[in-house]
Amino acid sequence: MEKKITAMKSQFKDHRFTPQRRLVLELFLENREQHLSAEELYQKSREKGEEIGLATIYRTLELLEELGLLQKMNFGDGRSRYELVAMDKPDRHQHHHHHLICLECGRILEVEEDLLTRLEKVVEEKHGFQIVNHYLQFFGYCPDCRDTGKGRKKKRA
Amino acid sequence: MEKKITAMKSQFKDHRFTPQRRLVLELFLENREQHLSAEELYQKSREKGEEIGLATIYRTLELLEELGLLQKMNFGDGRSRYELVAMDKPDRHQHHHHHLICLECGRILEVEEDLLTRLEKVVEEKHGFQIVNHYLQFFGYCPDCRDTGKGRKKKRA
DNA sequence: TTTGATGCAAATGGTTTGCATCGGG
DNA sequence: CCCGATGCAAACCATTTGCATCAAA
Repeated sequence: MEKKITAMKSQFKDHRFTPQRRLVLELFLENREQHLSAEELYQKSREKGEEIGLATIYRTLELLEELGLLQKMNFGDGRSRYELVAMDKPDRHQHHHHHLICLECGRILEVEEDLLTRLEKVVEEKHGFQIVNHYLQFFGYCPDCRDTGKGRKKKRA
Repeated sequence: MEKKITAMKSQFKDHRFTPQRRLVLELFLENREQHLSAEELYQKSREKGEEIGLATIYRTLELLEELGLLQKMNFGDGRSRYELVAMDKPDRHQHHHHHLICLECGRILEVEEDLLTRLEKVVEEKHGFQIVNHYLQFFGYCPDCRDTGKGRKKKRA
């Protein structure tokens, strides 16, 4: 992990690499699979016994997104969530992974497929729109829920 | 328009078809191309000289979404926006149209392409996830902006 | 007439900001 | 040392909610 932190630190250019900013990065590295919200980062940091103010977390998230280290997401639960932008996978475009959002249990799965490059090409040619990034969510029922209580309102973990 | 209103009214089942609810529907029909927010609906209604409270607008939007007449969207500008779900185009799945969001001028264009059915199939087979709907946004530069001030911060109309 | 719908104002909750203080480079 | 970063509390702002009143069916 230390290695990744160092790699990310190098992105900081003229911004200071403070313990708080480092802490936020660590939390993301330790919770790769999750999509953390500001509040959750705040909780997790105090669980770790670390000091950081909520306002600082918000400011840090904004910065990290600006630096391209984080991507902001919205899953419709009233708060912004973030995830680490994969720095590994050198070449491969990094914006290509999508979310499967279960309407029953609220779980969020990830897909790596990328049949979207083709669609992007069509859109670029047909509409003259230069695509920089995309954001794709699928709503439906995950393997665990598709058989049981199909339908009904979600619970939102 | 009267015809469409009537068609929509029939969706109301045991919910009352009040003048306020009718008003909101009218506003959407009169602004097909836009993605209206609660506040914008409020503005437009007073411009029309109609009476409706903001709280009522929020409650109406919630209901209309529940009835499947509206779809809630999030374009990252801090407020929810809605658009009419196409009731025409009988058969054709209705969730298949996507947004091109210009990072320069904030304009939102729509695409009708639907090469996503194929991707959906892959996802369903590979992940056992039953897809009900999807939501796709492309970020980039629209024809007007792609040549001029490429890059820089957005202005958000 | 009945019960759901409305409107107002107050409450909520995520996010932002002003400002004095702190500390990374 | 200096200026950007932090923390706290207050401010913001979209959305929600309690409650008395109103009106659609």
